[in-house]
Amino acid sequence: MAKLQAIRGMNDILPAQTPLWQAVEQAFHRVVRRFGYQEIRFPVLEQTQLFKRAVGEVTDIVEKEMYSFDDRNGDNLSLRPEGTAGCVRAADQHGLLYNQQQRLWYQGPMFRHERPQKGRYRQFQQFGVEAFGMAGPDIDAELILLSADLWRELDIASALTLQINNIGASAERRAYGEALTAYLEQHREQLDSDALNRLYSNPLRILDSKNPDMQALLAAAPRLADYVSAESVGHFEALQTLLTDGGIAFEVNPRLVRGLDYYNNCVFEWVTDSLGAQGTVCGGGRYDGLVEQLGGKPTVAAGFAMGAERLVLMLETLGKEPPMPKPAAYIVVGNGVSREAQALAMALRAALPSQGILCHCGGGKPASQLKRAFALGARYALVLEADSCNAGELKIRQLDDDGNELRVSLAEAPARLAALLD
RNA sequence: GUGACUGUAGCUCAGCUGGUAGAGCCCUGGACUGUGACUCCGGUGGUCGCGGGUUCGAACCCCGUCAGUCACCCCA
Repeated sequence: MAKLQAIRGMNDILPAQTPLWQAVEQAFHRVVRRFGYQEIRFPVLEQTQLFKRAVGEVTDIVEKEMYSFDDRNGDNLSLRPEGTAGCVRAADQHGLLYNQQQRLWYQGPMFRHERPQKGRYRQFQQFGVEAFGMAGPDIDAELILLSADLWRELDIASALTLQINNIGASAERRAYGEALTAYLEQHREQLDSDALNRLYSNPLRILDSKNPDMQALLAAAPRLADYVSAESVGHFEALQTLLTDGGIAFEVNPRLVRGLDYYNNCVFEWVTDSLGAQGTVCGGGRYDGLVEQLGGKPTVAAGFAMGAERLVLMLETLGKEPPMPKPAAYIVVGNGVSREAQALAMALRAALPSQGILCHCGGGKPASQLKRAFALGARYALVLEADSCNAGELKIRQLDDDGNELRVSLAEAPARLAALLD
């Protein structure tokens, strides 16, 4: 029988890596707490219709990347490909949105059936932040400042740059899309196959093509900025002022078009060149029409999501991994004293509840147990052997090259170890 | 979905134009020792991703398939 293995693009995170993941998660938790955001949790599985309506019927995500299936009732369900849709559905369903302001965050796995590559996986972890009921540019700025705060916490701020763009209201974008289509139709023979595919369905996405020929063609194309309303421009300019006041460097990238349909007005991405082809670590923007589009009362909103794998990769390539946690003590258990050893371990854990206390289980001579204690990086070995145990004593050995050790009574071992660990 | 490269012990890799596999690390037994690490001696561990084909003979050549990596596409 063939060996069982993980689904393609779905990765196991092994003990050697979990401390790094925990560091990223904890940093994120500190930052959202600092900004007063509340956690929301919602299912990984939703009606397929939710994502179709939120993300957009003609986006790559719903056209070819969703894990969809019929359940036993015949309902078509999908694993969530992103978080915003589910967040909006949950918040609206429970009445959190109407005439209210909400600052929410979430984290969890998302699923997209794409070909895996560096920084892109079929199951991936996202941190997301969504803010509802705030129309002004100050909430947009707050979201960006929040993300910048996380880069500071992770010490990766210097490796990231902020790009922003104003993509206007949806009506404006539609008008611009028609103008762009009209322009490109005149140069139809020069379009590559991707551009042809999107010419009518989603012409804006041709803008961020990596094909130099397309970019050359687009140089003379109509510009989105010319189709955006004065109100939208004013919002965008106010945001730039707020960012400058907040000490956030940014560049306006007129080709920045997000892949999900629900965005409008200002959008942003944090990008890096230290991750290969997957340069976007965090992306978001306003989505003022989405709540209504999903059946709620009109509610303005903005948010962003970031890819945890990409943050972890960045920390690795930039050498920012946290040190592996080390146990405080390893109890070396001599022959015939395993009951006493377990009792000692319990006493130590009660006295030092925040320390890691390992007790050797199973056979093995003391020498190889000590070897294991060193290998785990324990600070002290507590050696409990039959003869000393009968005398009510054990040895505490410091696990460094000096190898200092002292004999202490079983009763006072917790206090002595506590003093040593100070 | 497309392309390129890769797939030999738990890990990192050798294996010359095809003659049925090796090293280091890890693990483990012993010697030495400050009950670990260092040094020395020994040991466990592989139907060479899988399935076909060519051949007297395939880890090596051919086809297929699966998986990995990177890139395109797209996105976090």
